[in-house]
Order: sequence, then structure tokens, then C-alpha cells
Amino acid sequence: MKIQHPQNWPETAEAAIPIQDQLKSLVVTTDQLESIQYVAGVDVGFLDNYSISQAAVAVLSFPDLQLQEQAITQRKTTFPYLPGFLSFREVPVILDALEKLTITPDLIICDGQGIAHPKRFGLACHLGVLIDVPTIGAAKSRLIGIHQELPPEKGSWQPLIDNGEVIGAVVRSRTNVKPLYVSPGHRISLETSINYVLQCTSKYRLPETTRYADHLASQSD
DNA sequence: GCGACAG
DNA sequence: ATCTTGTCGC
Repeated sequence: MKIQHPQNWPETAEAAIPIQDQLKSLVVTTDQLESIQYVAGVDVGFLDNYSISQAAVAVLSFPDLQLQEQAITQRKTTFPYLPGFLSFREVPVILDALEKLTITPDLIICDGQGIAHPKRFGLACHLGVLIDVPTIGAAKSRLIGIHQELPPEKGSWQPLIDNGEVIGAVVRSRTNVKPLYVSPGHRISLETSINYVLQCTSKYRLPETTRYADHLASQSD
């Protein structure tokens, strides 16, 4: 797919802040998606003691979840890991990987937060706004927000709240396992995000999309 | 000042 | 994120 890479990507939090404040206003958290035929999963890993970032993308058919296409890319890491600024570290490589795809995903499930972020602008929002594709944030752990205890059964969920505002949901993707933190990235509502994450999850805790991407990244051959 | 803190 | 073997439980 054709990707427009932003100019002058920031390398410090100070330079990233104004960009977050500018782009967060472009985030859409209402359903603005077509019928989903292709769902993609993205995962970023590191090599050479973190100096090289590697992104793996897997495109699956929906709802049958069969692998259709995959891509992997590497590039120098230019931004440090700072809670609240993860997208500035991982989005560049992800854009490289997406650019290699022949298929344009109708939806992308990201490994990180969507609006469940201090500025309501997590990795999934940043990626979604830049490429104008619906995205969902499905993180393995919490960044911010509080929630009630969650029943142990697969499918149960509780709203994630920050300052009285619902910013996402804590979702049990599998019975008796740690929950997933789901939040809208771009062009999708929270309810729809939860539904797609569950529909993309079969036998394991993580959605099949991110599992394929994780697997691809760990092989890198 | 003391913790918390996506990956 | 990454370094790593076995092990407990459904």
C-alpha cells in the first residue's frame, strides 16, 4: 500500500508533544469502516541491543482468519522508549512494513493502546491517523485508567476509566488468563473494537493477527 | 517527594 | 521490548 511518510520525525519528547497535540484532534472514535475483508496485525521487535527496530505485519482474511500476506522490515531506532510516546518509537518501522503490502487492510489491530492514553493518542491512534485506516489498540498491559474486577470467563469486559471518562475496555480474551486492554485507535468505536478483537481471538490470549505478526518477527528468516 | 509507567 | 528451562495447571 502507498504510504506517505511524515517529514522531520521527532527524536525527543519535547519535539513529539506538539505533534501529539496537533494530531489528536484528527482521531475519530465512531465507526467509519467498510465491511471487513482483511484484518492486519502488527508487531515491533528490536535487534542489535535495541539499535535496530523490526516490524512484522500479517494480513488475515476476515472472519476466517487465514494468512493472506506478510511483510517484515528493519530500520534504525531513533526514539527512546518513554511511556506515553511509544508511537514515536514504533510507527516509522510499521509504516515501512505496511508499505510493502500488496493488500490494503480494512482494519489493523495494534500491539499497544489506542485512546487509552494520557493524551488520548496512543500508538493505534497515531498509526490510524497517518494512514487513514481503521485501527484498534489491543495492549497486553495497562498504561492508564482504572476498572472493576473482571469475571474470569472469556468475553467478559469492564470499562477502563480515566478522570470519569471511558477510554477503553479491559477484555477477557480467554478464560482464566490476564485480560487485554482494548481501545479505539481511529475510525472505530469502543464497542466495535471489542467485538473485532474477540472475533479475531480464537484459542489464545492474543488476537490471531498479532500472533502471526509475533511469529513472523521471531523467525525473521 | 513518591510511585506508575503501552513496548 | 529482551535475556532463558523447566514446570504447574486446565
